[in-house]
Amino acid sequence: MIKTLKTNHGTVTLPSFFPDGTLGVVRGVDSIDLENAQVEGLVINTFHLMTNKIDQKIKKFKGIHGFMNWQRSVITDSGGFQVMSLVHDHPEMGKISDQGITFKWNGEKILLTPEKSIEFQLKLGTDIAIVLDDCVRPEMGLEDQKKSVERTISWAKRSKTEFDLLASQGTSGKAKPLLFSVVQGGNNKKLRKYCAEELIQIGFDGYCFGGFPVQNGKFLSEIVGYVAKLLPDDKPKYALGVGKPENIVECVQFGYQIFDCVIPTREARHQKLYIHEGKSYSNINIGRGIYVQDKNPISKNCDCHTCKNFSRAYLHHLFKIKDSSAFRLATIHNLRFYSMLMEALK
RNA sequence: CCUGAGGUGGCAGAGCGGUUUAUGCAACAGACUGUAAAUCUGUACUAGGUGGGUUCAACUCCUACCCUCAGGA
Repeated sequence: MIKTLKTNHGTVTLPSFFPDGTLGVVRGVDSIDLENAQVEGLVINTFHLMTNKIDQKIKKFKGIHGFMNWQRSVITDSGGFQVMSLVHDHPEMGKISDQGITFKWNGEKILLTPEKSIEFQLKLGTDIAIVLDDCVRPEMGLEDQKKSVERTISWAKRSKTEFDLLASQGTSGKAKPLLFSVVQGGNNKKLRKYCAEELIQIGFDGYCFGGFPVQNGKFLSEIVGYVAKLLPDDKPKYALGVGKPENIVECVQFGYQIFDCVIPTREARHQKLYIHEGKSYSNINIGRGIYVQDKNPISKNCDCHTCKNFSRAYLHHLFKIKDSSAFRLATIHNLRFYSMLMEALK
């Protein structure tokens, strides 16, 4: 099992949690805040940045790193998740064909193909690119799962071809980024196995558990653990979209080493803050009335900027008056909670 | 003092002569898993300026008074 991952922007010690900075920012915090919270890397999103024409905006910078002033690792997600969250869940918002995906977005039509996704990710100067996949929910039927797997494999092949072509061409001496592919197949072990084998056959620098790891509010331990066993131990294993702290602990035992999830950041904005308690953890809703006069920090066991400097009462107040600093301070704390969690798991 | 408008729950603000009657904010609680999320979902509280009248029934109609706002003197 590998312990570190070298990217064009440093070495990541595994396992590691990368928060989602979908639009080129982790909402509410800046790159310095992230460094201070001991965040090792970020996940940003091809689909969202494409719709924002970020390639135009970063022309005078050295890729997204220079633009964000973020010198640690960046994973670019392919837009595969939006296939599910926008198109599968809302058919009026787009169409999927073997060629690619057509999104309807703010009156504009956006065509995303595996090739375009790769090209865009390389333009951003990513450290880890991810192939476009046909992401579906685990509750979808067998036929849909089969189709998703076939498309995912075929798109992975096309992505790899495009990647080899472009990454060897114009990178001017810079080392190639890494390319990860995504295992689909829903809750079906046969499909997962088939998908994994085909992807390994093509050959990638890392492999991801894809799809939605939760069904009916329950984390899909069984299938997530199963997929980990299918993947080669000499390559990083990435559990996309995982997860709650206990899910991550479980997945590290399965052998996954990279994680990303909106939970720590979104929940921070929604006032839910995590607290380490020995080997376990708890959380509080800082918006609750009981914190109005609570002089304690969020967590006595936390060394983050927020806990070192501010009380629960003050953070409660900032949320009540809807000041954006509430988001920042809460997000900093939850991200530090996650980075401390990962430190304990390394 | 005159004229006009109006007085509705902690606040803002609708409708209606009659079984649960808004709605929003605030309050209280919960959800969130490759971010269409500063989002979403619950819960509670429950009102009709005051007196009198009409009516089987009034927050709703009539009347007097009180108060507020705008314009005028």
